[in-house]
Amino acid sequence: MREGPDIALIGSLLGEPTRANMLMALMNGKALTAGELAREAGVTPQTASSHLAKLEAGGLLRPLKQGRHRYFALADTEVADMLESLTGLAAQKGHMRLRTGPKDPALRHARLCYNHLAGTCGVQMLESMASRGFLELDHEAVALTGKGSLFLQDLGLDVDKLKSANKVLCKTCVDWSVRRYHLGGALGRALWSHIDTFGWARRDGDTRIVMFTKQGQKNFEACFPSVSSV
Amino acid sequence: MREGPDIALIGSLLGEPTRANMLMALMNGKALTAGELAREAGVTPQTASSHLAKLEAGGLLRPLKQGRHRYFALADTEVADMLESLTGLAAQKGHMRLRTGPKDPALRHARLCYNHLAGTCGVQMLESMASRGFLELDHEAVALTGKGSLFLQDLGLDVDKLKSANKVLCKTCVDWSVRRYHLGGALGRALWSHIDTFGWARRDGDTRIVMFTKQGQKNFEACFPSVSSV
DNA sequence: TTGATGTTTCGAGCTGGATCGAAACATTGT
DNA sequence: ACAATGTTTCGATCCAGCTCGAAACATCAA
Repeated sequence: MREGPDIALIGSLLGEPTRANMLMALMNGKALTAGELAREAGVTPQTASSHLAKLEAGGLLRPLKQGRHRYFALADTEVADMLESLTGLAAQKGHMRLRTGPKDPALRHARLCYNHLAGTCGVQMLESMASRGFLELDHEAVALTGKGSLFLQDLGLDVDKLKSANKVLCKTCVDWSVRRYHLGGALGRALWSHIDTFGWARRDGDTRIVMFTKQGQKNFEACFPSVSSV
Repeated sequence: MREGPDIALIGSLLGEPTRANMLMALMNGKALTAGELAREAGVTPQTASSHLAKLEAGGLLRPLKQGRHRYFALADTEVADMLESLTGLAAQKGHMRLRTGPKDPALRHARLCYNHLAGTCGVQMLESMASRGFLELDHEAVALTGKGSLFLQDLGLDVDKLKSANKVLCKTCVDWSVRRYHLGGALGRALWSHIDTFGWARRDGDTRIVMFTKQGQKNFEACFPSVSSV
């Protein structure tokens, strides 16, 4: 009651639906302007401004002034991780915003978790690599094997560079839609970047939803074949 | 804005200082009665009752009726993990409840993180084991080595049983006091249980603070020698 | 049964904070 | 210079929800 960090402050920031909506809108990794966030959350620009100021003061957002716009992004990956883990807990406890809407299936299929792939596709990617011995998976611990390094190099990724950067390479991330794990960390980022730059898929507007092209889905399946089809 | 789990609900539960205090009080792993929680949070029993009902409805608490008392505990380890990770983020962002009070040093030295050891001692335990090759540590991934299994068996732990239970064996947990990791998971639990049953340390009243006995601290140092002293 | 203790329900009061209109401020383009 | 657009500040309104007193309910110990 008297010592330690104050979680209530961050909690109250997350507890306001308008602010929660803004934060979730930023989970696709793109920075948005104050106005866009206002529209996203369904409030007037004035109201949004006050909320954004609070989120910034609380250290959850990083503002970026650009001309007459002010862009906001999540402050760092820690914040994104916290949001995703809270999302997971909320899903586990059955706290849903609405009954599964029309967009829900698409969201379950493939979406961005800040900067890496989540949803059924994300889970499939992790499990496919694990089943072929490219990743060593033990509950929620995951590591890249030598065989995996070769596989990624064939794909055209600069594995050495990924390893040398002192960020976490592999990391599991609880997927709230499926109740399993997908791949985060530097490798998760790199793989999404691969999918993006090769045009296998693209973001659906400004949402977190990821839409695969017909050919892209084919390529993805060839690269990360579904385990269950074994 | 329209789809996905609702983090605002959980956020609002955490955002109320009274409720946050109650949750933090439960982080020592013990179940507390409604009255104790009321005192802990500094509100009347009526107020506490209403908060506890909300926390229970939100799935964060698990009630346990016993005679005319009602005990409350955190619902599951997921909740505890979420709280500790939020605590970490709050610490990182510099959100402290008060300026470092008198109990703070003790809390930094050794405390319970739900059911395993945290604080300087917890960090030391992890790093000591890692430096001697008992644990393989890669950023935030951690795994028990064969050598480590032997070490634990010498200590008297039933490693096979720990492994066979399908809970996560090893897991890093960000320590907010020191900015490093300590050991969670089934092994973290087992090690605290060891320290507890052998009387090396005991909880300070109902707080999360862990007080080592003089002899206990000695035994601990012998078992998990500080890495920096190498 | 009676009294003591722990917990919850009900009702009423109060306040922090979300909201928006109006207006000021900032930046860009013409 | 002026107008157009994006953002913030100020002020006023309004409401969800925190709070506690009073009283009911539950359990235990005589």
